[in-house]
Amino acid sequence: MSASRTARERVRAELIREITDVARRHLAVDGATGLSLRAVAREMGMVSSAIYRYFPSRDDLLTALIIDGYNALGEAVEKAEATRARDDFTGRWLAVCRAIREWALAHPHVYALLYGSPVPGYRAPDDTIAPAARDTAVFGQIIGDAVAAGRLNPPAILPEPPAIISSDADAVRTLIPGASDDVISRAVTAWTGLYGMVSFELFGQFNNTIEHRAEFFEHNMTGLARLLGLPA
Amino acid sequence: MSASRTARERVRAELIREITDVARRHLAVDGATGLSLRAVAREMGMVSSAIYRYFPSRDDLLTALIIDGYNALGEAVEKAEATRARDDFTGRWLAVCRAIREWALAHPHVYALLYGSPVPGYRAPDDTIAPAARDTAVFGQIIGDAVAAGRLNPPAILPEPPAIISSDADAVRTLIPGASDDVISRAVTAWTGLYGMVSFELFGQFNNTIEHRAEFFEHNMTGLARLLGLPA
DNA sequence: TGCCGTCAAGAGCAGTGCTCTCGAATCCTG
DNA sequence: CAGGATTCGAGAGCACTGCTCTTGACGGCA
Repeated sequence: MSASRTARERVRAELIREITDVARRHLAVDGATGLSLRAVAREMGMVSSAIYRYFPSRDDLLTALIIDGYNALGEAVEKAEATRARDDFTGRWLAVCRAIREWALAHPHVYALLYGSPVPGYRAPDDTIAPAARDTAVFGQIIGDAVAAGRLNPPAILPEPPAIISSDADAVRTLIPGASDDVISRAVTAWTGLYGMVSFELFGQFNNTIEHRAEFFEHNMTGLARLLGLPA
Repeated sequence: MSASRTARERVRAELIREITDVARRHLAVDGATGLSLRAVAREMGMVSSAIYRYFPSRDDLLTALIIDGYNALGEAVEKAEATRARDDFTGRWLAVCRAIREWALAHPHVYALLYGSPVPGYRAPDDTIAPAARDTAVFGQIIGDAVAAGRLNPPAILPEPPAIISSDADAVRTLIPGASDDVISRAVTAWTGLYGMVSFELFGQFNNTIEHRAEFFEHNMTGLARLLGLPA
């Protein structure tokens, strides 16, 4: 019953795909606020009202693009990470970092949609949760593997995390099995530091100050790896 | 010649102030994309075209709000930092961190305007550069003071920064006199980590995972202080 | 063949940023 | 103090937006 779909259903699926394709191109050029249903319809030779047969509102189209974006980023991260030897934990971490930064630089408007200011009035539906966690899952896997292999040795320069965060740490621990609260806390530091640096670069906070962004990023991420306790 | 301003000039300045006040309230409620010149004019009992006598475009009004926002954040940071003893470098750093986080939580839409996705098509004019650096200046002062006092002892867990970043480090060094490239690099890590964490919390990346945000933040910032080499 | 659901098209509503024109109010100068 | 220049608010209008509703045609199914 999936191969013998009616012609109408097939053309409908095809149109939905084409609309998101056109919308993605518009998003890449004009950004989220410049994404117009009417412009998309115009480019497709449709009348604007026809779009609403496929996406009930502009927000639904945005949601589709957000899910696509998370999946594209997640896939880029997974692919980059897969090229490294399983026991090269630091290499896997750096591959993830570079993949995220490079994907963000290549798709700035989509990145802004995922990690920038939330669109006012827009409430991300639950469909976005799973795709949004793909990159984090890869990261958690790396740290978890390093813990399991006994290769994670965080330098003893930090105070113990307070007990109150242990319930949150439990939530994160589903991604990083076997990690102590201290390791979880460092992982959050590294993860927010990674995205903090990418966002600063992309959103213009480094303008007129830091020009060798790739080198700064590389060194910064290496430092976070050390703080995490990944092998040098 | 500034006291004896003509009546027209005074009412003009007053109107500009009132427009930005109303706009700030609208921004706080509806966010940047929901900020409408017509709505502001309506609330003020003006006709929409009259607004254009005072702000040539919507972007110019946004610029005014951005400058105000940077100044408000900078002032909050300066005040919080000033309450700490000059030789309590870690306390000063933590005061800055808390001030930024609390201000961001209190003014989420303004924070999004300053540190979130740039508004597409909007190019920040040079007027914003100086106010944007107020918080960074406070941070640089703290680190610079600690260096001068010989109280900055970064733990030797990081590799040396590559020579290529030294020109960028020079630019940052104007804010942190006497700091080595290594210290500069750690300062960038701490600064991006701070804003990365605030943005993650504010933009929803911690949803469904980390609930004790204040405690996580506190511990995280303490950790960054240690990485920087601030005294325990 | 006839029916029903799906579809594109068009008109229309309320809202937006922005421009232009037109009198009126205000300021500056002779 | 009078007149010309400048500035101002008001209104109409343009091109655009998201979204709704109705209408008529087309396709799939019994």
